[in-house]
Amino acid sequence: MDCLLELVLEKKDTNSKARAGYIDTDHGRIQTPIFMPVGTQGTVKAVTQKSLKEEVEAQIILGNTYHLYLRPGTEILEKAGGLHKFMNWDKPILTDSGGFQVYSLSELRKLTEEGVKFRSHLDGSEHFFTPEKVIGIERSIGSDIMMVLDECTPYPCEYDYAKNSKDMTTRWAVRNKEAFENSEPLYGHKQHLFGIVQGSVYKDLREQSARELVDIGFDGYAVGGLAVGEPAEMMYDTVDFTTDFLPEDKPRYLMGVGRPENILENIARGIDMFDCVMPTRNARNAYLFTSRGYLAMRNARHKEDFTTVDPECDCYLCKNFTKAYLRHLFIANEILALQLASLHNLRFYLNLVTKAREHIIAGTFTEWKNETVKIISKNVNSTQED
RNA sequence: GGGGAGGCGCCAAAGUUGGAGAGUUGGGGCGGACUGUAAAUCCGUUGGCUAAGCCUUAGGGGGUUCGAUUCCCUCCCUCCCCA
Repeated sequence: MDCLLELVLEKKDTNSKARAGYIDTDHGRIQTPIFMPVGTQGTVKAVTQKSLKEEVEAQIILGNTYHLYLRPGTEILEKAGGLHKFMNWDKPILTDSGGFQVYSLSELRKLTEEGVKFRSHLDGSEHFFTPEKVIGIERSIGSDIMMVLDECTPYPCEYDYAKNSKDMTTRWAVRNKEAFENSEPLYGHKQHLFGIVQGSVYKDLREQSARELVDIGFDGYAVGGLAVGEPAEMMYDTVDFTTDFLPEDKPRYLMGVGRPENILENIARGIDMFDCVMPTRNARNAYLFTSRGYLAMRNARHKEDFTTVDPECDCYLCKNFTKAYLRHLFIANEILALQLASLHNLRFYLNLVTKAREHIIAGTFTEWKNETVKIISKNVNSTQED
């Protein structure tokens, strides 16, 4: 089995657990820590592939097994030659398994030991997902990094439920791994498989889960089931605790996180990879992240503000347009607003992790992180009033 | 010039056989939320005040009535048809 993926460590921070490194895939190198834009349905909403590559400088993006299976379906994906060719994206792709939909579509699914039965949110039709079936779909998609099928538990989550769920996720992980080893990539490039640590906010369950998954052996390890409503400190504690049980030479991926400050805090706790819908979804809802804090672009106070959104940002929006213009586009419900804002937020996230990486390598990470978190987590206006 | 229809909140409409009205629906405005995307979505708010209450308010003015947004008179305005 020639599928092992390694995280090559370049530098470890001395004051924190932050790491800088890289991961090589057949579609190119990923420098870590990294943020991965979410492209659920084979598109990062409102951003072209050209822009993702040349302006955001995304190194890897996400796709979603559940959504791509429903539409366009594996037959089309296979005829297209896989998702890379279908969407004309030649850099790495990671696919989530549908485990998040177990959480987010909880009213439309039924869980059993064998798998999860979904009623399609599109047409109500029934579909049964098992670890084996999900691996098959991810082969059809051709993602560079495939995620195992897991159960993302909600918060709060009773201990007994969390334990049973974690145990099932571990049993599913075994089946995922077997299905992975018993199948082959379809398009000539290597595919890798990540396990997902569960256990809600219970440390003993997180430890068990991590140890069990490491025993099974994966190309990388994700921390799942967080950022589902628990306090940020609880998320940080859980991550901090969990990463101690994960191998140093494998990538660590915190699923679904998060706000810019969440990302920096979790880099400090030993995470290498992040994804989140927040930069794109919030962009479409007129909420912009900047190096000085966040901005609600629909607010009337920007009506006559002819300054740039973020003077420290090098994106197309910030180099060419004013807050007043962007606000006008949002108020007028113009599509360009969504495009410019999405581009900006993604560029901000990529710039943020790039800076984090530079500071880790320079040995100045912790100080920079602490200062940056204070600034970027505030509303820009209240920052100015300070 | 003649005939007809109609004017309610910031806007556009609904409704009211005379009694629930600061009150319906949509839009707009203002504010908030969003974390492995059922999301260009969702939520709150949107007359005033000395604020568990009170006041003002249905084109303007007047009248009938215990009671009028509703009925009558008059003036103003908008739209449609005819000349």
